[in-house]
Amino acid sequence: MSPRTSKQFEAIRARSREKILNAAMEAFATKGYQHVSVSQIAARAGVAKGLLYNYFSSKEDMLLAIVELIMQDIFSYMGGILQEPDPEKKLEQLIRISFQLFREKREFYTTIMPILTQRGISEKVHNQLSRFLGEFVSVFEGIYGALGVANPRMEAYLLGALIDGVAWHYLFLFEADYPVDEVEAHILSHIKSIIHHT
Amino acid sequence: MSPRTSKQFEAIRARSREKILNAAMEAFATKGYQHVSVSQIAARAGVAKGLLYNYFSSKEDMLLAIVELIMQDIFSYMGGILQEPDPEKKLEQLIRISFQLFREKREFYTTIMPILTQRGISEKVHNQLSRFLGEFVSVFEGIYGALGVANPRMEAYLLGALIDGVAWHYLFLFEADYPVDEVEAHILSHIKSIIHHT
Amino acid sequence: MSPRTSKQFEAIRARSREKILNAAMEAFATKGYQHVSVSQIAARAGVAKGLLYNYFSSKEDMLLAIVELIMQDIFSYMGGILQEPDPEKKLEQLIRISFQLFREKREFYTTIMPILTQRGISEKVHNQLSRFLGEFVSVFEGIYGALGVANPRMEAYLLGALIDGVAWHYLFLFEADYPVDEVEAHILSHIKSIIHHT
Amino acid sequence: MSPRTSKQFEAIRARSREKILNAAMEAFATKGYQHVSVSQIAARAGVAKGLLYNYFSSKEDMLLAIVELIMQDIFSYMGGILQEPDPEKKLEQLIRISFQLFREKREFYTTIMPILTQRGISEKVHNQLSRFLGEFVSVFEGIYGALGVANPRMEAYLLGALIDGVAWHYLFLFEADYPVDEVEAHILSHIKSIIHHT
DNA sequence: GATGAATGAGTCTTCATTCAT
DNA sequence: CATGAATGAAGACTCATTCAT
Repeated sequence: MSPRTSKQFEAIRARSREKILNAAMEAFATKGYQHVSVSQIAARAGVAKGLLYNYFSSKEDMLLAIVELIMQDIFSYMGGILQEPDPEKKLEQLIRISFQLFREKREFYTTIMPILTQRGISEKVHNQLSRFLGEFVSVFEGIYGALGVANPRMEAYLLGALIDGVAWHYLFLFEADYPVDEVEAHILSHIKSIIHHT
Repeated sequence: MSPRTSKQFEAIRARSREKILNAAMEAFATKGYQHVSVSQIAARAGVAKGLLYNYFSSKEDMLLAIVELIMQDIFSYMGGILQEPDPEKKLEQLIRISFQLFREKREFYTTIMPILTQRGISEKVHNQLSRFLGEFVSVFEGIYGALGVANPRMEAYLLGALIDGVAWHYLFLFEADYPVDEVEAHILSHIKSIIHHT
Repeated sequence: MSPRTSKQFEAIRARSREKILNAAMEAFATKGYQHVSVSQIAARAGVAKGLLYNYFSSKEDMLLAIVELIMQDIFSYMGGILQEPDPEKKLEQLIRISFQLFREKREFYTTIMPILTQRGISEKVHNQLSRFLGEFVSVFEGIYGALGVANPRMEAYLLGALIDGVAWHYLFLFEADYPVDEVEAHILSHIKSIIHHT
Repeated sequence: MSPRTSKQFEAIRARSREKILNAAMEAFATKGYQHVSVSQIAARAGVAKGLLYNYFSSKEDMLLAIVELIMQDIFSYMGGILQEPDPEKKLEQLIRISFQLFREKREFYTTIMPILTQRGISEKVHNQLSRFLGEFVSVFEGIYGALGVANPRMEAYLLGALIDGVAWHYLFLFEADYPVDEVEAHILSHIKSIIHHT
């Protein structure tokens, strides 16, 4: 055979990396980072165990890559919304999309939250996620500011906590019993009252 | 000589059990259940590894004992408040005490929350904690009902999520940077507005 | 109280020793030496774990004591028979009593045989049992000699092996399904034919 | 370079598996299953402890594999004999080969018998061995039947017990002192007298 | 690029034995 | 004589990582 071009190599690399990452993501989301062994990931990806170390320097490194992937995914979800000029609509859409995320893409949260609550997995991953989620509060603050609400920073903290608290209750505490949809509606109506109360 | 009396033995047992439980509690709170080895607990408690199994049948059993201890502690914290006849005061006090809990007894939450977010630690512990935290929402609902708020169940869910969300942000996400005190004050004032809006 | 006389002390010692030994015997017979812990024996005997070491220097030492007890018990069983002057009757009675032993006192064999098959438990116990069981062959040899059988030593070996083989099949291999009684009858009739064939 | 072919891997696996199995077989035969630790097997095989679990799922699994190996080996030993049309010759050959087995392949019996006398090692292994040894009695019964002996089933039980009893005496009770060869000859002559007595 | 055999430190747990009282 | 708390070595098993091919 003719020697593969570097382009072909790159394509192979990209496909393998993706296969591995997908396998790891699924596994981490359903069983939790700790309870997934490197062997299981390899088996699920259909490659040899050793190959994983060709693409990632460690199990932790794989987690880091996944977190980055998730963050990008969320960004692309949010992408359009951040352009929205009307602050009230923007806020509403942000809340809706948050609920959509942990309703339809629960693996985002079920992967991320356990990691954030556990020291000792990876300081790197922890910091990255903290910064990332922290930005949401800033975005909320900006919106509240634009709306002329009294204490935008405080209000942003509250909304952020509320959304994450709902996620937590929904995904880990009450699970199937939790009335997510009603809760979402209720939050939206509350928000409106806060805004128009101004 | 004559053997120790059973009272003496009981005292010895109580002291050892406590030493071990304290060591475990500290370790679990700072490093997380999964990342603490039985050896580490023994070392921290200053006893031989084998002794732990004289008091607890397994590592999981130690966790269970700790969770029960925490829950009792919270109960005694809450004890007086639940008697409070005035619903508004009761609500305010409950919120204040919640904040006090995760401000002054962060080991409560730092031990509990990682466990709740991780399947596979102990179904038993998980269920016990879920039920326990679930009761808070019921208490809130009762209070809101007494206050004549429009949708007491929904309002209770929101308050519960808000408090847990704040705990989460404070203890795991923003940590030192988080303005807990201000957030607390803000929540209290919000609550008032909800009540008197009625 | 008046100080106990040495006689009283001795009585106490004897009772305690017996309690422990009985507990150990039962436990060893049903669960096997290896699978019985010293704690279990103490619990079953209703005494403190430490007390065992007041009477026996080790778990192995307890086993040795039990084996001696069993051997004495067998001797007293056999006692009368060895006086029997008629060799044919003596042989028959010995066989009958052997079957009675492993039918009605299976704990003898279920304790002893696993120990004999396992190197590493106790060379001491092993040797003692070997010598003890070896004597039976000698007794058989004496009887066959008195009966004028052709090769008494060989015949004795065969009979000994046959009896132990039946015990083994009955107690460990076929268990409930094994027709001990028929086998016993068959052996007795065989023996007669060997003798009268002479 | 290119990865090893699957054939190469298979060869490596076969060699390692064999190394481990041999080490385990030796160790089990001389010291007994219970008294051999996984570490010891690994050391004897000259591999890391963890590797054992690459080939066997547990210590018990290793035992099972060995027992199966032994049984197959015995089958191949027996193979030709079972074809033998003349029942008398067949019986004689079976007895001869039994003696050959526990004379030349004592590890067969020294591994198997302790396991059979001890509950609690592995119900699976126990049952398999019981069934296997039970079949010998059936074979003997068939032969005796063909020979027209009076009570073939009973006679088969006796012969089985005799052979196992001799094995037991030879391998565990009298050991070096035991005159196996003479005993074998004696049994063969006995058998003949039983047959021709018919 | 890809394979999977091999490593070994680490995990939880058990238990015979000691010893202060 | 009697107690049972305490010890610590040893047990089976797991798993992230390495490396020769």
